[in-house]
Amino acid sequence: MNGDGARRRDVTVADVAKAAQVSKAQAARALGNYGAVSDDVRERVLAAAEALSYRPNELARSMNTGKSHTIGVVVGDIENPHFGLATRGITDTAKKAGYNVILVNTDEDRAAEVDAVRVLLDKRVDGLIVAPASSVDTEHLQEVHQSGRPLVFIDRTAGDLKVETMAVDMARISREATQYLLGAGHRRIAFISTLRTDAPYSPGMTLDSSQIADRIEGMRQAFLEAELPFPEDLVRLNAGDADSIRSVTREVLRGPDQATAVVASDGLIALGVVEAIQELGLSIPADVSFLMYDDFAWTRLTTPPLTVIAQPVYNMGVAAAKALIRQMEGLPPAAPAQFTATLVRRGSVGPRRAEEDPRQDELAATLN
Amino acid sequence: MNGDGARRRDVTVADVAKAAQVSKAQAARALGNYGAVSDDVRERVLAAAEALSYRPNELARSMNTGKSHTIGVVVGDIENPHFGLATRGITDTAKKAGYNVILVNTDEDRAAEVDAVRVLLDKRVDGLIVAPASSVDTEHLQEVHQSGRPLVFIDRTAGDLKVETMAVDMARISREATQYLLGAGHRRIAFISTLRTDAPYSPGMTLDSSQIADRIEGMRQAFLEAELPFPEDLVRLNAGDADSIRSVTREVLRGPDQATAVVASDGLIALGVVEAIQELGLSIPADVSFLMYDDFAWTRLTTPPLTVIAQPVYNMGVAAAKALIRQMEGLPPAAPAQFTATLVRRGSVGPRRAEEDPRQDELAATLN
DNA sequence: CCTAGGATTGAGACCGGACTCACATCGATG
DNA sequence: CATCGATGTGAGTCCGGTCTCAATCCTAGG
Repeated sequence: MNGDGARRRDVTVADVAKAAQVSKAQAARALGNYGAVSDDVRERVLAAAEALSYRPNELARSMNTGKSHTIGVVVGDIENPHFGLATRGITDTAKKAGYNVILVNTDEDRAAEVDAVRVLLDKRVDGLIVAPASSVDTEHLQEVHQSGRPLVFIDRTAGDLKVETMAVDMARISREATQYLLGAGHRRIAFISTLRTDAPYSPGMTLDSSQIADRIEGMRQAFLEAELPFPEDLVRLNAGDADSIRSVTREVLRGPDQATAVVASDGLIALGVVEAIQELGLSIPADVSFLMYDDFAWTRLTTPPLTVIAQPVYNMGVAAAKALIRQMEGLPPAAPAQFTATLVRRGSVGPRRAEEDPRQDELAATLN
Repeated sequence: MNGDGARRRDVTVADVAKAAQVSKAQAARALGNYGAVSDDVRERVLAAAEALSYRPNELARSMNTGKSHTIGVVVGDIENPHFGLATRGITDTAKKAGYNVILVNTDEDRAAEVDAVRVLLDKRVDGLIVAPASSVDTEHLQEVHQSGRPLVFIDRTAGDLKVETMAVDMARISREATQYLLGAGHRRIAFISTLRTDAPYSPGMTLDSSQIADRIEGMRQAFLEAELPFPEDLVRLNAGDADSIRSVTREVLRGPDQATAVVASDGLIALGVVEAIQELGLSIPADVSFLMYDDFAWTRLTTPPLTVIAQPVYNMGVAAAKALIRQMEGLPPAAPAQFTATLVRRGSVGPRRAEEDPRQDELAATLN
């Protein structure tokens, strides 16, 4: 009706009040649905609001209620379907409860994360869900706590902060997966990750990421329990871009003591690794066995379909949002949820390469 | 330093002013970096702010500047890597320019979209980027315009609104892809989409999505130019979940007049279609040719690698954000960008099935 | 008919900054 | 030494709501 494009100023309660011939306070009450308002006044006010197409200014409202009904989400990279799914779980749950989500990407960069948290706090979000880039440097996360706003971690833990965390027991599933590979006869198992570190991997080093640390620890445990030496030289970090993934893959698959199985730490790595394997003319699982984290739909389409570690990412997102909302509304925390990853055995893990295993040699001979 | 967890009230300029022994106005000037402030005062104020660990309340700031430095993004589903990438382009660009992003998912539901836009407007975002779920019902988008806030469309157009739009020329690329398939001898080409409609596809019907409408139009054009009949019966919409994708795929690939090539409208559809094809015991491209929209990395890993239509999604996100920021800052619009999708020929499109093409029969005979 | 107590109502403070305006201050100019 | 423009500075208003508080209205009980 009144689409006068020129005027920029919004319609306010005062305008509505004037139009309805009542005081600002009464109009506010009728619109905000609080306090005592007579039917007559309510009707007049609502009619006026309708006529003027009044819309409340949530900013102003937030200012004196102290609640913005907004939650901040800080993740490494939404482009990664892993986070895409988690974010979806969060936004779905938040929306249902009447909250909005401000999303910030950090590219796994700590400085960006610090900045993101600060900005979100300044915007007065009611709470934060963070996938901490580092489990070591956490002062900025303590700030959140000090600001009195609730915080929940997703996907990873961080330091010694007492914060509800929605994550998978990585050590457990990594141990299970490694046992599976060991059971298939593999002894030289490579682990490739994007995690950025200052130096190449060495046994005692402190890793920034609790996730990766746990995965490596799980592998070590499995080897230990099997009384086999853990091939530390095959743990490869810093595989950031396509090129380095490719060259790392080549390295571990070459030479006399090459890996016979490769574990890819995430979907992105997986793409590079599989491509590199194909380029080397090797086939999965005959020449090299392959296993990756995250059960993306496309892993069923490759030949062979890929064996993966499935994580309940969407549910973790839902749980994170629920836990946060619970905290924001002052409710007691629910029983800590336990998320279990599962090993989905498809076709990319096979017995160790024939030429290195006498029994396999016999088998191969029989088949020929 | 002063981590007194109990007190909830934030530190304000007034507090800083008192601590620095200056007036509120001076403190505000020093902190906000505007107006004239003596060095002495500035130092005292900044020191006090530091000591009290003062943080500005962006909500309050937004209230009287009228700018929230926040942009709203409304997409169908971030879980879909297509939007994941676009969103990444938007957030990257927004962050660089000092803007934050509030993200809302609509699940391609119009009601949800209407609601999302309203909420975002109420939160006083400075501008909106929307991937409109419907190109027909657009009153809520006109509201945006009336509210005086800039709006940019991404991925799709909507109605007759004069809004900058960052999208690919779908009709063109669809025509090109269809010509490619026709050139390979295919005449029965199926097109499968998730688009929800009230009735099955029929030639003259109005489609809610400009994108799908354009794709079908492109196919029709290609057939027309080749003077061949466009197989309208093979245009299948409403393939929402995994089951319906599977059954639709079976339908079009069965019977005497079955399709010899299938075009999947997005990555999700593609997954279901390829699986269904594999289940039917057919092979790509020998029995059925396959082509899909969106060039996801995994399409290179399947056997054969898939022929796809690549869209510059990330760049569209970047451009949308740039255009919006330009508008928000009152700059004149840049030259309208043109985004071109490209047909990436990999291995999933082959000549029409032998038993239906005499020439292919000969060829097959020769090879055997 | 009078009055206590609940329902209504309006004035105005307040949230936390930004910004206007009137009033100093001060070195430099004439 | 008076004058002028350029800072510096503090009081107070405003943004658009929420909310307190005192005043006014009404109606039922005495």
